[in-house]
Amino acid sequence: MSETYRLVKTIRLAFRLARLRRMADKAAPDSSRRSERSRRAIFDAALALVGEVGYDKLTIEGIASRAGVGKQTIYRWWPSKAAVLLDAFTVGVEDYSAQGLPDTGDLAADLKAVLHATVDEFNDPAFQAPYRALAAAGANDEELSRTFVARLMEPGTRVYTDRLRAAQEAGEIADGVDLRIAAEMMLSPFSQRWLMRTGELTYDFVDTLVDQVLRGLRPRD
Amino acid sequence: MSETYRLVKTIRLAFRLARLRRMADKAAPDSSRRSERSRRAIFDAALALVGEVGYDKLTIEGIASRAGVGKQTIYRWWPSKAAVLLDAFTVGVEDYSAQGLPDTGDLAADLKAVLHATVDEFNDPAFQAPYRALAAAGANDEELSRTFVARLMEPGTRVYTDRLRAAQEAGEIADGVDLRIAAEMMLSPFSQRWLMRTGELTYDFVDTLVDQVLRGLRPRD
DNA sequence: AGCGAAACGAGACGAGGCGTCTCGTTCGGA
DNA sequence: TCCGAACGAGACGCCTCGTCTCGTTTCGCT
Repeated sequence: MSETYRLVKTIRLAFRLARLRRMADKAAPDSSRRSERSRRAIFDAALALVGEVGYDKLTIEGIASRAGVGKQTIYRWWPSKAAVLLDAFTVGVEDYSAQGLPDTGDLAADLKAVLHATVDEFNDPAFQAPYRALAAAGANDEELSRTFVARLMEPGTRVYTDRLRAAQEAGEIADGVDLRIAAEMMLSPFSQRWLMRTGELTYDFVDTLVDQVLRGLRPRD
Repeated sequence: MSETYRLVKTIRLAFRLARLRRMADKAAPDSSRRSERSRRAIFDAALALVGEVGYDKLTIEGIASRAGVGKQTIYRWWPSKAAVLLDAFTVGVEDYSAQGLPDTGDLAADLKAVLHATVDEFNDPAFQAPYRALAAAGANDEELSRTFVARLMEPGTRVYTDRLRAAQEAGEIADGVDLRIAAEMMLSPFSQRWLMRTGELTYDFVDTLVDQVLRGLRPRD
């Protein structure tokens, strides 16, 4: 019995060492040989499943089997289900922030127009499940949240600060206003309401919000 | 074999029915016989463990063993680890929102004073882990988030709207301003920065935020 | 004070997902 | 053309889940 125990212990140790060695090698699979077909199938499966069963019951096994893919293919390329979902979601959104906000010269109207579209987007069930899941996972996982913010939220905020800067240069916004904070005054109440369900996301809400924020930004005469 | 299978199936069915019946009965354990000692031990264990291992690795088994309590005692009274944590956390915070915001007549100073204290609180590691965990769990669990918001966030927001209303009645804030949205303009950028780690929580930040929000609320001459 | 029922601590149990490890098979780059 | 790496499939041991079953303790009622 003691003999067996020692053997088991030795084997375990060997495994642990092998694992450390592998982490040092950093695996490094050859991405030029990667199957694009599997990659897409995994994204589709992940997005579909998170909508159907929710994030907590989303499993790597489930994604693999739905995608018709071996589990190892997922483990080879992603460290966690959150990472899979982040990539899957990013693919579907990546071209979004390319063009920036419209600039018709009417700041309030431009902001309202874009935020109306965003209201619709955030009220779309297909969009909600993965985005909520990622935001939640990010709250507990600092590493993930850094990527999440850098890849999805930061670009979104930037188009607003850019538009506000244009308005400031046109004299519609007072000098000395902190544009980053101004953007947060508009966007954070929006995200907060949605994420924590503290209120409805309606056109009326964003209209009042935009007006009330801009009221404080205009130059005093 | 077919015989055995049928037997197993019958047993399973019986279990399922029993479960449904129990759910219909809604369990309804007798709360007058509940052990206060176990309840406190579970709260202490849950808060300690979530700080040590994080929410994802927090397990009911872990809480039970740390608290010196049977697993069933937890499952009897709470539906999930999130619910345990919510109760545990609420006990530690419940007297907080009783007294309302100070009213020295200087609105900006009052708001900054309270928000400085809140900055310190949200930068405290002992506070972070359970609060983050609950916010994240709430994002995916609508039922939980309703309780979370009603029990912790809504009372917190209300003290701000109350103080703003007093200021409005004193003529420091223009009529027609939506005070709920005004409060969100101050609080949401704060929570958002903290939860999603989109920025630092500093005294400077909240000072600028308060000034920039109040700037828009004052009556026009 | 004594009884009975219900909650309790402890832990066994089957289910199912984890992450790792084979297998052959397929497919892309030299 | 051929070598090797990535692939689909799935077996494996491990772990935690939520339920169920023991005796034991504790509380409310009589």
